[in-house]
Amino acid sequence: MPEGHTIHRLAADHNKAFAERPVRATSPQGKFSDGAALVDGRILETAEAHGKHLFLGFGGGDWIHIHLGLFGKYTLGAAPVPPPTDTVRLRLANPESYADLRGPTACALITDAEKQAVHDRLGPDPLRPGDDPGKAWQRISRSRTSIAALLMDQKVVAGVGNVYRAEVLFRHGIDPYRTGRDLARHEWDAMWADLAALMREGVRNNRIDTVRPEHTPEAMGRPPRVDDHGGEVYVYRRAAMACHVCGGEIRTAGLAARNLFWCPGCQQR
DNA sequence: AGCTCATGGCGAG
DNA sequence: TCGCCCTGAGCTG
Repeated sequence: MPEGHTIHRLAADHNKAFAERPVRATSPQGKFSDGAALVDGRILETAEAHGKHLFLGFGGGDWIHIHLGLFGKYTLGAAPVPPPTDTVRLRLANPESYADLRGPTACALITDAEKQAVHDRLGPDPLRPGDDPGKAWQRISRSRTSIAALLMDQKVVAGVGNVYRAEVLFRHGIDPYRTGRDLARHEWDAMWADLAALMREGVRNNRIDTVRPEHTPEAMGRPPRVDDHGGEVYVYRRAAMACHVCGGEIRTAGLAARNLFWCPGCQQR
């Protein structure tokens, strides 16, 4: 289940395992048979990520555009390739490695122009070197929408999902319901820098950890804990539990069809 | 076996 | 704002 760090990691893993060599492409599920046939046996030139979008480039203006959505999942492994199950939308394989894609929202063959259109409708990505936080600030600073909703809007910032949004707001002591126009430029710049650092670590470890060393259970003299999604976090999915920092109760509420989590004690207006 | 929920996003009203 | 698409895990019976 993917936020931007997952996709950047997948791009790096694809480059390592498949780039610059011919690759076999199939669609055991059958829903991408035509696309797979078009690239089967060709050289995968490069894999690239922007936000939660993955692009596999085969030259000649042919790209496979992949978006995992909420349920999409990749299984990467070393040969031998296991027998495919009937939900594998796309399987890439060479003599050493394989990659199985299941449940994506999008898996389609697109042109250079279509790829560019995707980039054009996405905001800057903290994981793309050179991307400009000022572009996001232009929208944020003019918006009456809550910063919690803005952070999830991929046209504003690309790659942030429900975990990073909750965690970065906590780490900066920002009430999720503050509007974009109520935010100060320095607050946004600090959040952007923090997102870049957190997400880079996410790419490295393939999981989301956001708890500062001084707030770990050991440092706080509390029993060790395990968060149920594979990383150590402050507020995400910790509704009604005690805040690691102030001990207050973590709250949750629906916001734009997603669950928002925050600590009212630590995140003041 | 069937329900609910999940780190997304789209299009119809 | 709602319904819908995609899959699988973790419950409940």
